[in-house]
Amino acid sequence: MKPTFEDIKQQLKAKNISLSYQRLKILEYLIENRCHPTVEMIFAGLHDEIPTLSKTTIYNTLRILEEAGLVKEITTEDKEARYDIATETHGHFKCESCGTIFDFSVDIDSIIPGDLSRFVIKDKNIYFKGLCPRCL
Amino acid sequence: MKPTFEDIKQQLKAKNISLSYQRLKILEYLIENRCHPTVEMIFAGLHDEIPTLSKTTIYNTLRILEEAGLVKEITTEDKEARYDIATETHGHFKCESCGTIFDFSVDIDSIIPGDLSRFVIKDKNIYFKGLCPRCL
DNA sequence: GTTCCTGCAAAAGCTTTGCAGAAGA
DNA sequence: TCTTCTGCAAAGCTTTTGCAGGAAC
Repeated sequence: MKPTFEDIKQQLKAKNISLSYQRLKILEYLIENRCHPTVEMIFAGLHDEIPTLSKTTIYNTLRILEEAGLVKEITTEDKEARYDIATETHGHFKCESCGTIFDFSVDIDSIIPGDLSRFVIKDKNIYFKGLCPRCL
Repeated sequence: MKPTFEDIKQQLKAKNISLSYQRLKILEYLIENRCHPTVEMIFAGLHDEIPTLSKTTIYNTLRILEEAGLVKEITTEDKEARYDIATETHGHFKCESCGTIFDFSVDIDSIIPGDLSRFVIKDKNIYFKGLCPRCL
């Protein structure tokens, strides 16, 4: 159920977020590069096509998209933020050797927290670490 | 099954990590303040007792303790690292309103990743966000 | 005496902010 | 015209590194 570019444009319009050239390109990059890119990667990846694009705009855009619920920041122990197009909740696995982040499916409802009955849960993150098959 | 100060001293000796005054105080702070403190909080908390303590030493000590497996860095979307005495795996819940991080128990083995059969999993993190009872 | 530890200062790296100019409605 | 968006430059924060002095064995 991966969202298409058109799906997302519709959602942005519905939320009254203007669809500037830069924003659309950043979204396009996120859709085509499902490797949980950093700001730096987005910047480098779009630099040939939009030489004037600034990191400030990338930060601004990612913040807006995150507030709109279209993009999610991945939580790892890295200090550099990584972003994901928001889809169904899935787990992330980071290989300690090569650094690649893999997605894995997980039945989120099978996780039964012991004592959060009086809490309102808005977001669930599953993050595993270890070694990937290639590095083994 | 919370480790005591003595437990940890034994483990450090076993791993040939020297028990300097600063390191022991940092450990003591972590044991007595199970609020997942930041480096800043440790620094402020120990400053009265050890006015000369530097953040460099705190960073060094936390790195050594983490490598020894005695301390774990919590993964949140914050850019500031938070630390925990390593115990059994448990989940962390951050309240979006007051910022407090709560522990919750979770049966880690009930989480069945879909397609990681060829991966070696070394560490599992569960991180929820939402609102705590007090802020509701 | 040799090794390891501490801590000041500086550097590095990611992110945010201020602001002026450009683009869009 | 008025609002919003972009992007350069500077600032802000956390973390790391270099290095000299000190402690421990």
